[in-house]
Amino acid sequence: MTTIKDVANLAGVSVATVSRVINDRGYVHVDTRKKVEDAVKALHFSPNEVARSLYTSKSKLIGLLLPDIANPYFPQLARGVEDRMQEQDYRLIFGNSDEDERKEHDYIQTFIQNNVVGVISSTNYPHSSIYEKLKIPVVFLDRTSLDRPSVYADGREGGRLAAKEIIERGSKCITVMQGPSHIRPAQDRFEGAVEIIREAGLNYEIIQTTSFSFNEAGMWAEELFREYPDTDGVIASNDIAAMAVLHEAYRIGKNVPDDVQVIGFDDIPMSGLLSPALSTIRQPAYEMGREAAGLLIQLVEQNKLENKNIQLPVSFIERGTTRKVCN
Amino acid sequence: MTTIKDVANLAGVSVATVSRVINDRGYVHVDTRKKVEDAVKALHFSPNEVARSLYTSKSKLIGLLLPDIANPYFPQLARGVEDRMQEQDYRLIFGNSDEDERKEHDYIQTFIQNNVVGVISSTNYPHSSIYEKLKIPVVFLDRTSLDRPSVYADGREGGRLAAKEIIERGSKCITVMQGPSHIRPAQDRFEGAVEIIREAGLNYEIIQTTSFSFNEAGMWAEELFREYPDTDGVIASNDIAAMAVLHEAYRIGKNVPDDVQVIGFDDIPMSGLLSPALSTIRQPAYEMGREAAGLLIQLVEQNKLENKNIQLPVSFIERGTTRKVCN
DNA sequence: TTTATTTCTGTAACCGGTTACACATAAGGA
DNA sequence: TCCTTATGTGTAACCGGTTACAGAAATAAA
Repeated sequence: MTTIKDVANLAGVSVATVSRVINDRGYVHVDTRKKVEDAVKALHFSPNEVARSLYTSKSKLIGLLLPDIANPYFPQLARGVEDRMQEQDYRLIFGNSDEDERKEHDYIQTFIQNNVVGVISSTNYPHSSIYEKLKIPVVFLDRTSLDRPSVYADGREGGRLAAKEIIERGSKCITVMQGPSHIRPAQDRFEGAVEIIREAGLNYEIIQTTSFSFNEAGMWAEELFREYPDTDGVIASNDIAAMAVLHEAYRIGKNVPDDVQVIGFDDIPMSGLLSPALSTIRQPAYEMGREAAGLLIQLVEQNKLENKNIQLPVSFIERGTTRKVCN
Repeated sequence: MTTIKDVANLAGVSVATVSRVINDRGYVHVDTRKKVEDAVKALHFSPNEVARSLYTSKSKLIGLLLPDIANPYFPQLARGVEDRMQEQDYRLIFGNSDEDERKEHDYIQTFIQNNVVGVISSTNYPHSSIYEKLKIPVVFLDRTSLDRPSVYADGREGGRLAAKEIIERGSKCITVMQGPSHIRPAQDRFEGAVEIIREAGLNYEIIQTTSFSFNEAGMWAEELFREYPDTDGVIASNDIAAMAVLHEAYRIGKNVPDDVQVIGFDDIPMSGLLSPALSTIRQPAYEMGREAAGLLIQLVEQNKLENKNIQLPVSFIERGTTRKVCN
C-alpha cells in the first residue's frame, strides 16, 4: 500500500503539503502542486479512508438498514439510496434487520463503530433508544416518524384509494388482507381501506397475515377463498400477497377480474408482467430511496438537524386485475 | 464517544490492559479483568473499529459487488452472503455495478480505502487488472473463474436440463432466448440448451436480448411470438424473461403449456406464484451466497490463498408451464 | 528601503486503538 | 534458599492521515 509518506518522499515535500494538495486546502505553490500531483499519479496513490476517518471522526460511509432485501419492494428503495449516495461519493454499509430490534441495534452499533456519518433506516421502532441516542443524522425511510426526518408514501391514502377503486368497479364483498400488525405502513393501508369500505356501507372480511414472506403468502390466499368464498374483491397487503391471491384464484378456477377483483400494493417491478397484469397502488420506491438519500446528505453536510418529512404520493395503477369502470 | 482511555481511567489501569481485556489476549489478572469489564459496562464502551483498523490494516468489513440488486435474483445471493457474514460478525459494504467495469473499479477502490478484508464480486471481468492486483482475497460469485476462488451454478448443465425437459415434454419448435452477450452465465445456459436441441436433431430459433431489465423483457417476448409464431417451446434466459413470455402468450391467447411450454431460469421466489406457476431451472442462490461468504471467511481467516471452486447443482423445478411427461 | 501582509512549507501533535518491550512480582524447581 | 520461569502491567511507538502552529520567503504597501 502506498502512503502519503511515499508520495511526500517522491515529490520531495512534507506530508502536510501532500495532504493540502489532495484535499485542495490551504496555500500550495503551483510548482509544488504539480510535483505532488505527478507523484500521486506515478504511485497510484489514493488516501487511506480509515486514517482520515480516525482523525476527523467522519467518513464517506452511511449505514442502510432495511427489513429484508429479499422482499422485492426493498431493493428498489436500496437502489434509489445507493444511486443518490453514489453521486456524492458516499458508500453504504448495508444490513437486513428482519424487523428485529436486536439485529437493528447490532447494526447501528457497528455503523457507529465504523464512523458512518448518517443512517437510513426502515424501522418499526423509530423511537427506540437506539435512535434517540444517536448523535448522527438518521432518516427514516418507508416508515413514518413525524418528529424525525423521514421519507414515506401515504399508506392510509393508498388504502383509501384501493378501496375506492375496487368499489367503483363493482366489488361488494371485499376481503381486506391485514398485513403484519407490527409493521406500520401495513396497518395504515389497512385502516385506510376499511375506512372507505365502511363509508360506502359495505361489509368486508379480514384476513390477518403475520409476515410478508413468499412461503406463507400462498397459505393466506388459500385461507381467504376457503373462509370467504363469496369474496368478489381483494385488497391485498402488498403485491406479493396479491400474486398469491391471483395464483389461488386461478387454481380454484375463479376468473380475475370478472369473478373477483384484486388490488395489490407497492407496484413491484414484476407486477406488470403478471397474467393478468396486477392493478396496484404504486409507491414510488426508487424515488423514495433517492429522496431519503438526498435528505440525509443535506443533514450531514449542512449539519442541519431540522426535522423534515417528505411524503411521496401513491397512485392507482390500473391494469388487468380490476374491471374497466363504466362511465 | 467514550474511548479506551476513559475506560482505563475509570478502571485505574493503562490502556494496554484494557486492550488486553477486550481482546482477551495476553496476561491479565482476574481482579484487573473484573475492574476493566465493570468499567466497560459502566461506560457502554465499544471499541472504535476505525482506530483498530488503522493499526492492524484489517477490519470486519467485506465488500460485496453485485450487478443490480433490483434484479430479483441478486437479493437472494446478497441475503445468503449477509447471513453467513453476520454469523462471524462481518459487515458488508455494498455496491451495484450495473455490469459496468468502471463502476466496479470505483467500488473496489473504496473497498480498499476502507480496509475491507475481502471481496465478493459478481463480475464479468474476473481477469480485469482490478482483481489481479488485489492483495486481499476475492471470491467470484455466480460467475465462473476457474483460476480464482468462485462459487457458481452450472449454467451449461442448466441449459441442457432445460432443453432436455422441454423436448421430453414434446416441444418441437423451440425458441431459445439468448441473454446479454457479455454475461457469461447467460451464454453458458444458451450454449447448453442449443447443444441438446441440436443433438436431438430439432430446429430452433434465437431471440437475442441485451439486458435483463423488466422494461425491455416485454418487448422481446412480443418480438418472439411475432417473429416465430410457430414456437411451441421457449427456453427463457431467466425467470423475468419467462414471465414476460408468459404474459405475452396470455395476451395473444396462446395457452401455456398446451400451445407453448416455457422454462425459466433462476427460480426467483415469485416464480412459484405465477399463474400458471413457472417451471424453471433452479439455481440455489441463497446457498450460493452463503457458500461464497463461507469460502471468503476461510480465505481471510486462514490466510489461505488456495483456489477453490464450488459448483452448486442446478435442478429442474417442474411446475405449470410445462406439460406432464407421459411415461 | 522598511514594514506589513500574503503565500508557502515543514514540524509535530493528534485521532483511538494495538502491541513490542521493559520491568516487577509471583510461582515453581533444584 | 536461590534461580528460573510464568504472570501481570505500564510506557511508548505505531498505523496513515489532518491540521495547528511557526517560521521563511515573496509580495504589497508605506
